[in-house]
Amino acid sequence: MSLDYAILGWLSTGPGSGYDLVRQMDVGLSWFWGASHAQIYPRLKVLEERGLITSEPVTVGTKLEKRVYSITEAGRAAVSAWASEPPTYPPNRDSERLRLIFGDHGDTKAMRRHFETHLDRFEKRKANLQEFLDSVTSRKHQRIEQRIADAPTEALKEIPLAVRTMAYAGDLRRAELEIDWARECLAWLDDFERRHPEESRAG
Amino acid sequence: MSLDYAILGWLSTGPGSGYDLVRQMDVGLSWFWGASHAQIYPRLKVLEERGLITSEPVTVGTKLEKRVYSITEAGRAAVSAWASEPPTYPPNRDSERLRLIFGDHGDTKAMRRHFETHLDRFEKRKANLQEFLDSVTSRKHQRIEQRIADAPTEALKEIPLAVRTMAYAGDLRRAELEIDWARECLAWLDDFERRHPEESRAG
DNA sequence: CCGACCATGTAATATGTTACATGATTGT
DNA sequence: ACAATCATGTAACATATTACATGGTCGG
Repeated sequence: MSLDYAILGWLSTGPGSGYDLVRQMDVGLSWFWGASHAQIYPRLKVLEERGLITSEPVTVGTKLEKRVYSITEAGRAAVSAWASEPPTYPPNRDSERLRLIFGDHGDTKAMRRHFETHLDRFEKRKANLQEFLDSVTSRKHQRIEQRIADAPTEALKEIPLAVRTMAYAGDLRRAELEIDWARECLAWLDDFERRHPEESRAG
Repeated sequence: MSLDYAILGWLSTGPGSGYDLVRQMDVGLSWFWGASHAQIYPRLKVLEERGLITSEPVTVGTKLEKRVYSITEAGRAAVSAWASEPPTYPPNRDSERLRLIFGDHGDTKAMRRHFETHLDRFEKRKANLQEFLDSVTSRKHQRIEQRIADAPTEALKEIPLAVRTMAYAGDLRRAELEIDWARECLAWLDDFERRHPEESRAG
């Protein structure tokens, strides 16, 4: 289950609460694995039962209790084993592409919204990825620095930075590609509506 | 539920059996929405109960019965309504990117396999998409020609071809990008192993 | 006659979403 | 005091995977 390894992987870079993890799944981590709190909290309990993580309660203010989780040696071993497994790919699922191709009956307003949403989504994503990548390359990302510090040899200290640069830069280029794609589609649609003004209100 | 619309959308281009749909989910359709027979057969029954599709039994040979499904007017209306809804995006989930960034402890063999599998996967995908795109642009794809024939006006006949060209060409470019990415990552890894031959057997 | 493929199903399990539910803290 | 955010949970439901299960057809 990838959610388990998203949690364990993140905890392998330092301790954190369930809520920290929830926020992480919204921002950084969610670029590769998103999950809601309804999934995360129960899963943390399972991982703790299995001895892959431990937790201790921390009191905030006078009453509010939060649990701060840390990865165990067994947890580190589990991440390491999972990371060395052969890649597996889930079936392709892209509901918006599906909507685009089966929405071919001529609702140009819906098509325009489709492309504009796509554009907006990937422009935001590009900005987020760029900002994150900058924080990584300028060595300001605390958790990644921790991973580097944990590496046992000089050579292995290259890896944490390199894999993240590759992964995030790859997704950044993908975001740029999606932006270009959406702009070209919008240009086609502009041209279509110019050539066929009578269809512009079709649904 | 996108699976419902993958089924309905496909049936909107012509009748077909559950098994046809299963194969379709493996090849063409699966580029945007994959599903297994265990999901498809039960779902067809639900869609039929709801009056969105109908079926008639066809006997193959002397005994083998298959059910051939057709979309109803209610089904067409449902697809049309769904296609005009605002886009929704699920959380990002990319288990292989996750494996790459949390596999940063230095198993270069696993990293190499990761990149090679990625390369292989997207080279196959590129070839499939190219072949499909060619069949579409050379007007040899029967179901798409059916969609074009069904369009009520000359202007609207452009849409089925256009949206598919956009969707498949977009994914083709993405496949090319992933291929470039994997090659660059492999080049980095080659360089790393050249610089640090002692780490090449690490795990 | 045998293997590859056609054809359809169910059951158990795993994973993920949405809604419901509660209460504390912090800054204004 | 009030709002935003911190912090954690459960229940019901929806969706998807894996394994189990059966039998027919067609070509060599």
